[in-house]
Amino acid sequence: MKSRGMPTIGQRNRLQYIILGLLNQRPQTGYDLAKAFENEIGEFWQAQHSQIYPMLKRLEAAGEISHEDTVTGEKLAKKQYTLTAAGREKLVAWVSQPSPELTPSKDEFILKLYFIKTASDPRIQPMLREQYQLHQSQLHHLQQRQETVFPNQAAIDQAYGHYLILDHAIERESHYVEWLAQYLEK
Amino acid sequence: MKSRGMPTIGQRNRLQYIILGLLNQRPQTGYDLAKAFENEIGEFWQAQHSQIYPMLKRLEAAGEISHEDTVTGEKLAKKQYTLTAAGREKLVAWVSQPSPELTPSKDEFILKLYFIKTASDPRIQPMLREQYQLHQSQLHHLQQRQETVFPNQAAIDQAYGHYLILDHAIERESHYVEWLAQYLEK
DNA sequence: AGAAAACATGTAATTAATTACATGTTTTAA
DNA sequence: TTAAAACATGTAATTAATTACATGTTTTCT
Repeated sequence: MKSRGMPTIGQRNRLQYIILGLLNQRPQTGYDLAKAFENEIGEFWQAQHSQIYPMLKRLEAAGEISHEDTVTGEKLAKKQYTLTAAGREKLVAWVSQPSPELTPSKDEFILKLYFIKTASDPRIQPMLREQYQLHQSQLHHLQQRQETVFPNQAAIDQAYGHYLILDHAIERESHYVEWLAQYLEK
Repeated sequence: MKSRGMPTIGQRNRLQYIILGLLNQRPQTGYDLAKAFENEIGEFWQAQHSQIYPMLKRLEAAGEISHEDTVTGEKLAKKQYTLTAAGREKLVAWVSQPSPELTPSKDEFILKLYFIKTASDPRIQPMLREQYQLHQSQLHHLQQRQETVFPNQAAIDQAYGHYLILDHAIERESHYVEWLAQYLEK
């Protein structure tokens, strides 16, 4: 007697919790969730719709979410998903659990630098310039979003988590840009 | 006429290039490579030995690396892998290519914060403290490694890429810790 | 009026990655 | 001397993630 359909223990699969968290904010469709992974939380988690729709079915089968069919216009069918009590419990349990693992991250550009052995290699400066532009424009984009989404304190108080995540993303990009600038020759 | 055994175009699979890069530094065994993913480059890429050994076979079949059998002690068999000319070419081509994609990253802790709606939620401070300790100790660890691996300028010049990667990791952790401290109540 | 972009939902196929299984040797420290 | 840790190499099974396939509606812009 071993498996019961559910993974043994030591679960990974954070996607399910993130979806529960998003649905806890308000009922949403799979499409809406996919947009969230492109926008507000895209800096810290990614998922395609092809991963989201099956997960919604799985969560519904597990009784953690439920859906209501609605129609937009003449016949465009939508499924609005909502958390059940069980889903809300599971979400709270996840958030309350410690997160003692350092998140592994991957950075192809930094690795390319790693494989360049000498400081005088002529490839270094163009590479740094390319990344500088890339991260600089990403930083601008994030800063603009912050200005439009959080123009005042009231907006911050209403979506504190969203504010934190954007602030963290901006700080991260900002320091990445500074690090690049440090090695860029004027 | 479509597939030729190789992925159509727009290849991902960076692992192969990273292995080529590591082998370009010096001939190494699969075990050595696995250690590198735990240590010097572990901050920016991860791979298990179960991913590495099959990839070594694949690269050898493609004629990009070759191996030499050696024996340690009485009978412990090792395979020292080396880059071929084709492998070195492929590595250079990869490094020289632009890296115009922002690396997607994942951070479970930041997402948990995102799902906490109000600044007064009692769970925030303990969570921040936990992460502060985690990242603080990681920062110390990296700083110590920098001191031992790069005690002087000569050491830096001999492994400039390694120095850059460690420096970047330290800066990243350092700013993460600062960001956490900013929201920590004294 | 027509075209393009955005909305909306799914499945299939493939690839990447992790975890578990499996085995044996050599070195180091108690 | 003996046990543990580190060295060394592989495969199998599972899960996660991406890319491609597949279809249709509504809204917005020209």
